[in-house]
Amino acid sequence: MPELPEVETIVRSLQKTVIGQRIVRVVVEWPPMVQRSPLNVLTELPGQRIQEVHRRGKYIVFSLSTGAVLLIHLKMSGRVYVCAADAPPDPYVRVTFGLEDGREMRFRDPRKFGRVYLAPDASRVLGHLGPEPLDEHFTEEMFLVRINGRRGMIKPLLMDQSFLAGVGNIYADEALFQARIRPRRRAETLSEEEKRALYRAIQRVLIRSIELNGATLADGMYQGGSFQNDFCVYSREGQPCPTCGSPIERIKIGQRSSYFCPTCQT
DNA sequence: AGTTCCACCCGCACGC
DNA sequence: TGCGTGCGGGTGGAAC
Repeated sequence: MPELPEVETIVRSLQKTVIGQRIVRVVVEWPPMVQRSPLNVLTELPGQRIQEVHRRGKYIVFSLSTGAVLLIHLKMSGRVYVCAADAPPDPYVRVTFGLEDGREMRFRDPRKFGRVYLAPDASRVLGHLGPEPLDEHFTEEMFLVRINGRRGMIKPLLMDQSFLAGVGNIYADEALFQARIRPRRRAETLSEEEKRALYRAIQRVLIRSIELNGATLADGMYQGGSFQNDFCVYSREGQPCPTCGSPIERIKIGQRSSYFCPTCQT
């Protein structure tokens, strides 16, 4: 379920429930999910205390008492929740973190695409990520510098995590709609005005979604958000554009669906 | 030489 | 039953 707003929502929840807790037990049901790290999740994680939880791109980052970090990427279908240890068993839980107060933090992931890392420092895993789109230091001018000189289709560029961290399929489509740019447009053909509009659209869309706790999608992996009600184009093939009424079109870019208004977006 | 592009892959659920 | 689809992203190789 994760793009930036959904991960942000989960992180805010975890900040209220697991900070200060010591991890006393780790059970891995799906070993391939635990990526080879310099530190061993099973032997080196128990006993460590969770000091901070934050988000970087689409990763959840737990800062631990030894200075090491526990990193979780939810990929397509992952979810992290905290419950009592005697809560009903969940067949899709792949990794269980037992907490000292008796609760459990569970990593649930039907599709098994998610990943867990334990590393001495976050940069080993996060080093390739581009800037945070909502970081106050990431200004419009910095975005212009970053996009100038790039070529190729704009949508894959927005979803490139080394270009910008946290934007995925939904928010790329919604931001391009707001900026009135077609997803197949090439970055080198964008005017400066379009680039500036795109920067502002990305921020507007992400901020609005975070306000609404992200988006709940039809497949139901993630619940609680309501940004899906604000979708202008995503998942709206054939439905009228909220601006002009034209039917929204769907095309494939890089094996993924892209939605846009053929009238509003050029 | 470094980018960019593109098909394919990874488990699984769901809808038609 | 079978096929298409999917809130991610890495890979390897071809094309620029």
